[in-house]
This record gives sequence, C-alpha cells and structure tokens, in this order.
Amino acid sequence: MTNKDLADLLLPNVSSDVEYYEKKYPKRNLDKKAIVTRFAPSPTGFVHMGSLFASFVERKAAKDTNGVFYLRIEDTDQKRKVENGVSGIINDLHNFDIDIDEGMISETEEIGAYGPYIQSKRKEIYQTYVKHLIEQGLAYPCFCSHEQIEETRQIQEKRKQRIGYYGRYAKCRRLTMDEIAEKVKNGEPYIIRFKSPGSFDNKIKVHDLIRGDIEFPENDIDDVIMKSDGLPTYHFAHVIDDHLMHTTHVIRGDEWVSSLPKHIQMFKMMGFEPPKYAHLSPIMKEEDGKKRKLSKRKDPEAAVSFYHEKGIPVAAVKLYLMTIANTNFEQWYDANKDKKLDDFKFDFKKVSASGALFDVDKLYNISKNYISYLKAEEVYDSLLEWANDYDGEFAKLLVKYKQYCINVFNIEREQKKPRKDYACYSMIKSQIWYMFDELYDNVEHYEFQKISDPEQISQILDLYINKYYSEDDDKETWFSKMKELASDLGYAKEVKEYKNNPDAYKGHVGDISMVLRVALTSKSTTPDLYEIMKLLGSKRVIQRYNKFIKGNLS
RNA sequence: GGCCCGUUGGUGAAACGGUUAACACACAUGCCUUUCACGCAUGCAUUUAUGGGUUCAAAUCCCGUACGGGUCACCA
Repeated sequence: MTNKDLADLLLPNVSSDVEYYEKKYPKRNLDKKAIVTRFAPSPTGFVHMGSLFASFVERKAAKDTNGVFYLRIEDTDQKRKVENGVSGIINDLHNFDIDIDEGMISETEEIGAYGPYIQSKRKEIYQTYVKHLIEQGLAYPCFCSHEQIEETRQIQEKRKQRIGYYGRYAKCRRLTMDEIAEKVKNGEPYIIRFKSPGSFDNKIKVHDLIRGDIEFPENDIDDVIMKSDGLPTYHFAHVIDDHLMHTTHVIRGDEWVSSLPKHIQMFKMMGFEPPKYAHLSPIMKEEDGKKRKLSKRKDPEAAVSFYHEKGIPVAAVKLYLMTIANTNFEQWYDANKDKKLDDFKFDFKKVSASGALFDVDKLYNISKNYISYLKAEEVYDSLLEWANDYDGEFAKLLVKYKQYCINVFNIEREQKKPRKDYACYSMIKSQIWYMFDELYDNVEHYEFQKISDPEQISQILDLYINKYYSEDDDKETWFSKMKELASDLGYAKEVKEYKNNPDAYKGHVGDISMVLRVALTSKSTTPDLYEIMKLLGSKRVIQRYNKFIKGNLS
C-alpha cells in the first residue's frame, strides 16, 4: 500500500485537490506594504476588552496601509459554540466602530472573495490539505486513546521528560501500512497527526514584530491536525486559512507565542510562506497589589458591553486603546489636538511587550476631555442615543425639551476652556437632573453649606426675589445685584475684602450665592448660577424659591 | 517540572552606554474664582525588582536570583 492508497483509505470522500484551492484564492492585488490581517474569535457571543484591543490594533494596522481587515470565525470546537455567537461579536465590534472589509456580517452571511469565513464551512478545504500531507507521507493516523495518551504523560512525568507525542512516544508513527489498514477495517477511531521533522536539540530563531527575535528549540511534537470529528485543530486551520486568505500579518494574543515554532514548521512543511507575527500582551488588572490578566468572569469592565452601557464615547475608548497600543501616541495626540486618530500611524515597534494595566481613571479622563470639546448638539445627540438604549424615561425628557437640553449642555461649553464634567453619558442625568421639574419636584434634601438655617435662608430668598431678581439682567448686573444683596445682609461684596478683614463681615458674597444656588437646585456644586437661572426662567426660579420659603416658614 | 516572555513612581510610560530619570493620568498643597469644574503654580522615583560582572561611564550590555505572565489538549 502506498501513501496515496492510505490517503484514499482515510479520506475517501475528498475529491478536490490542493491546486484547485490555490487557484481559487489567488494572491491579493494590493500594495506591497499593505497589511492583510484578521480578527479570529470563537463564536462565544461577545467580545471582551482584550479581543477588542486586538481587533482595534488589527484594523488600525490594515487601514494605515490600505490593506484588508477581515473577520474569521473559528468554530472548530463544537463545544464552544453559543447560540447567536457570531452576531454577538459582530454587534460588539460594530458598537465600537470596528468595521470589517471582509468576513462574517451576520450569523450566516459574509462578504469577500476568500471565504467561507467560518471554519466549520471549510471542512472540505482542510481535509483536502490533510489528504495532501498524507499522500506525501507527512501525516499519519493515530489510534491512541485518551487513556493511552494520559498514560504516556504520566510516564514522561515520572521520567522527568518533556510531555508530548514525540520521538519514541509517537507510537502510531511507526505503524505499518498493514497495521493501519487492519485498524481502519476494524473501525477503530483515529485522528490525524503531522510528522514533525524537527529535533528538540536544534535551536530556531523566530521573529516577532513586537518582541523581536525569540529563540526556541525546534518543535518535535507530532501535533493533531485533524480531530475525530473531521474538523481541524487551531494550529492546522491557522496555517491553511491564513495561507489561503493571504494574511500578511498575524496579530494575536501572546498565549500563542509558544506555538510559534510549531506554526512556522507547519507552514514550511506545507510549502507556504509564513506570515509575519505580532503577539500582543494581555491587558492586566490589579487586584490585592498583584497584576493579573483582565478576566471576563471576574471583572465587569472586561466586557465590552460595559462601556456601551456606561456611555463612554466610542471615540474616547479608541483613544484610550491607542494609548495602550502605541506608547508614543499620547504625546503625539497632545501635540496634535487638531488631528484625528487616523492621522496617527500605528507602529509595531512602539507596542509595549509587557502587559498594560487597564486604567479606568485614565479612560474617564480621556473621555471627559473628549466630551468637553463636543458641541452641545453633539452631546445631545449622543446622550439621546445612549438614553434610548438604557434610560427610556430620561430619553423622553430629552426629546420633550430638546432645545432646552442643548442650552443646558452649552453652559460654559464651546469656549477656549470648556467645562469638563461629563465623563460618560450615563453620568449626565445625575449632574443635570435638577434642571427638569419632573425630576426636581420631589426633592427633599438641600446641600446647604455655611448658611443652613431655614429661617435665615428664607429671608435671603425673600429679599432677593422682591428687591433684586430680574430675569432680564445681563450677567454683570446680575452679579452686582448679588453683591448688593450680600452687602445688605452684612456680607462682604468681594471675597478678598472678607479675607483681608474677616471680623468685619458675616461672610462674603460667595456664601450668599451659595444659598441661592442650593435653594434653586438643591445642590452645592453646579455650573454657573447665572446661566442656570437664565435657563430655568423667572417663573420657575420664583416658584422654587417660594416653595422653599413656604415649606420652611409655615 | 520543561520551554518562552516580561519587570523604570500609585498608573500608562520616555530615556535605545554619557549632564538634575521626560511627559500624561491620579494624588496633595496653594493661587484664581459667586460653588464646582477649568486654568495656573508647586510637590510626588537620592534611583530604574534584586545580587554580581563588563566599562572612564549602565535603567540601558552580560550572568545569576526573585517575582509576574504564557504554554506544554482531539480548546481556541
């Protein structure tokens, strides 16, 4: 029996040949420097921060070079499959503005000429190449059971030898054709392993775009390439897919670095040119003074949906990811505030080889800055979009009082030094609720500061309404009246005056305006009081003040 | 245990053999100010995990140690 016969015996239904696929997926017609790369998740239904980071980098690298970024679904492990697992991923990517050039666009549909982009639909392709390897004598069936494998593992451990299917431990490699034929005839289950040509004593150097040269012992393990269900393992699928899809750069998590010798070896065995590799370090989290990988199970902030719910602008998340991705980005951005993220070119050399700690404070800071430079209307639109998803009641108010809301967002905005108080959209309601009667009506607690006696406060309000308050005043007049009011009551008109001579006054104008602020909003910290009064309008100002007076004098 | 990678302040990090170890976030204090925020100013690593070595000179090069991470599946 020849190798060819063996191949036919093991894979009788595979009729196409390797040349067919090589022709079907021709080289891409792209610029030499163009990067073709992919995001290749399992269909688990969601994307976590680590993979969002990877896909962000992948897309950026492709976009910068007019290359191709595609989405390939790696579903060769049927156990891992989740209902609607593909659409969940697509949705998360979409929410973060990571659009693809090729690949899956829904649970079943795809775009692009190098598909199928879901591995379970590529079975025929993998098997064709497996068959090809068997024909060349480079792969063989293995009949070892799980128990047998476990047994050798224990022996290897006892002998303090390396664990794995290699050398003298690769029993099935030595099976004769007749023995194989016999076992197949008897219906013994098997898998296919490739014959590693490597030796552990040889050293090989592998280049990683981020880590530089890494030296490994050569791979000598006969890894499984086809499982008993006829689907390939990750390693084999990676080699076939990235070859056929003409991936130029494999950008993935660093859990794969140790398989590098294996992958390179397989590419060579297949006669394919290996792609370039870049292994990203995982995003870390600090807990009890120790760093550990950000975990989707333990850390809510690991789920990408967390940021969507929080209402952190996508642009801000991208800026943050970029600062982790390229260590020189932050300074570049600082010096080029007028430029866009697209103007910055991603550089593999500027990726840190050690894992970055995920810094939520920093993200919020970036987000705060970003939102502060938006126009009021943009804030309104984004906030409404967020509220439609997560706070229907608030969304109704936003719609009902559209222009009013925009005016509220415009307080101390669109100026050289805008206010920076919104870190994310989910926080805004808690910062401006008092501007809506619907939310303010049942207020009970007032955050009065220095002056807190209700009697006294009521007197101040009364005097203010009757003697000074006029809706039409401009800011200067408004403030000079405030000073008059302070003066009437024995408070200094200027803070400095008070500081110079504290004994001569009961306090200063700030103490008085604080009373007016709190009685109007219940809060001690608000944006500019004048603007707030202006927006609320005299009717509501007087109403709110009278409500307070009545509530405390009767 | 074998093999690989990493380690600069609370955090992200710059410095790629040569003056006082950039910058940003966070924190603290002060100024400004009708509150807050903004802004401004100042402070925050006697030292680059650690021990040796090479050198006139080391965070930077070499070796050991410690710590952290990854991997060693018919999972990806």
